[in-house]
Amino acid sequence: MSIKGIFPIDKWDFKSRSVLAGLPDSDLEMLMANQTEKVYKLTEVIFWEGGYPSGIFYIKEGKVKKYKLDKDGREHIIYVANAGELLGYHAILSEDRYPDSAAALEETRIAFIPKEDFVKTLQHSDVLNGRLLKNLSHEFAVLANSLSMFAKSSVRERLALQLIILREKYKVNFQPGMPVEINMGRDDLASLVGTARENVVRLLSDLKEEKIVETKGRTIIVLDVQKLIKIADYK
Amino acid sequence: MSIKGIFPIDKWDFKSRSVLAGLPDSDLEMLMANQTEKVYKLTEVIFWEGGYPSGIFYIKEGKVKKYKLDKDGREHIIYVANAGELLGYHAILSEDRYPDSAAALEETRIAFIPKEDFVKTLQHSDVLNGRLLKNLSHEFAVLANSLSMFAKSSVRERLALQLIILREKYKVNFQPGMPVEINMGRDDLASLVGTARENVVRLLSDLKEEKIVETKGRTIIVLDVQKLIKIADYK
DNA sequence: AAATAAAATTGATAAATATCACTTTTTGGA
DNA sequence: TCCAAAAAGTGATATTTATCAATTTTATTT
Repeated sequence: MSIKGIFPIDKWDFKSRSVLAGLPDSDLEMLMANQTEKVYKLTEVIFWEGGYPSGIFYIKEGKVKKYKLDKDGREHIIYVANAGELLGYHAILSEDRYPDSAAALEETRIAFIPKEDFVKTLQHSDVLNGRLLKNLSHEFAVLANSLSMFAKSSVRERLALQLIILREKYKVNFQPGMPVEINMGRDDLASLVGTARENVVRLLSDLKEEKIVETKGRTIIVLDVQKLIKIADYK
Repeated sequence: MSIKGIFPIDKWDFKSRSVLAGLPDSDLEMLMANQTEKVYKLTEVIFWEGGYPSGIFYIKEGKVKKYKLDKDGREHIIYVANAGELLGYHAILSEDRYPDSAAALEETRIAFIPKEDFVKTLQHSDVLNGRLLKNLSHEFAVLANSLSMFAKSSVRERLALQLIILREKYKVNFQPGMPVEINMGRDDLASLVGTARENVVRLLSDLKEEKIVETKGRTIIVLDVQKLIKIADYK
């Protein structure tokens, strides 16, 4: 099975991932009528697990981590969302509370859209309905991949996969030719991979010796994606 | 955090989980117009990961495992679907191939609904749209729970959680007062928990000593759900 | 630019889980 | 009902991962 089987990066590229891209102007106007914008600082929380949703969030610029806290208060990052993505709509659709928390991974500009406007637009727009169905199914498939990765793969394999994915996500900030700098703290990376910081650090230093990655302070630069793909893919 | 936080069993009971329950008759008629029924034998495959979807499947009776195969050909069970649930629609919504395989866990009666009828009904029915959005969001939340369970919990904790969930799923077959028999092979249970058969067997025999479960041949009977909840919930 | 705090890194060790080799029990046909 | 064949169970051991206790490096503030 190729990496494309494990994570269908090619099927749904990061720019077109926006649920809102290509939505008719009239729908967008209805949706965005009462949006308010806010800039979240690094680590600032956007919403809390268990809270009642009062609207949805559209990331205009920046990155957001979605995470859950375990009983010891340690966080597990489920997903890193990029600019263009919509947050917090699951809870409204499932008529439930937020299943996870969200916090800014860097300075992030976000539009808040009141629940009423979202629901109204949803009732009005077949296109938005279709987009959400497609997006949700895709998100589900990605999550299912993560799950079987957790069930079947070693920490090294999971780290390799996350580095591939993060590299794609951090790419958008940089010029072609420039190396992609993954600017993420070791704690967050460990939480994403599902292990302790010390293990991530050790495995990263292995990858450094193998000339697969390079670190500059806290940023990580991937030198050889192909080798990462091999690590993530094969035993 | 209570078990309700970990797995919102109470919010969406197993009978009402059907996407189709309460759908207007006209929608149901359109959807079911060309259904064909088939009985799948134990272990018989319903669809394969990577295949192109030609329709969706409605479980009338029985149970189905959804799983992925790893590179060594070992399967990892992602989800156990019960009677009343709809299968294989993610792939149609995301306009992609099946992200996982499905096979019968017991003798299972399933209605096949051609893709065209599903798509047509979807375009026609706001109710079905809403149901699918709600169901997908809910499935997503459940999967996210599994994911953080994998990331943060021990095999014993995961086993306890799966036994709680399986007990609910196998309940529907039995009369009140009768003990719920979880009739599942150790290999499948191990695959669901994300470990090897030997480990599940060992942990089950621990649970037997603790008088929390009882086994009769291959079936497992839960004697003390409260203790399972404690195990799944706290470190 | 020095001082301080925070984050990253390393090493040693403990704990959990996986794997292998094997025995016993269960199950489903002859 | 007996007889394979399959599944379940057990024990010993290897491997992986987590945890603890430090030190070093990087980032931030004055």
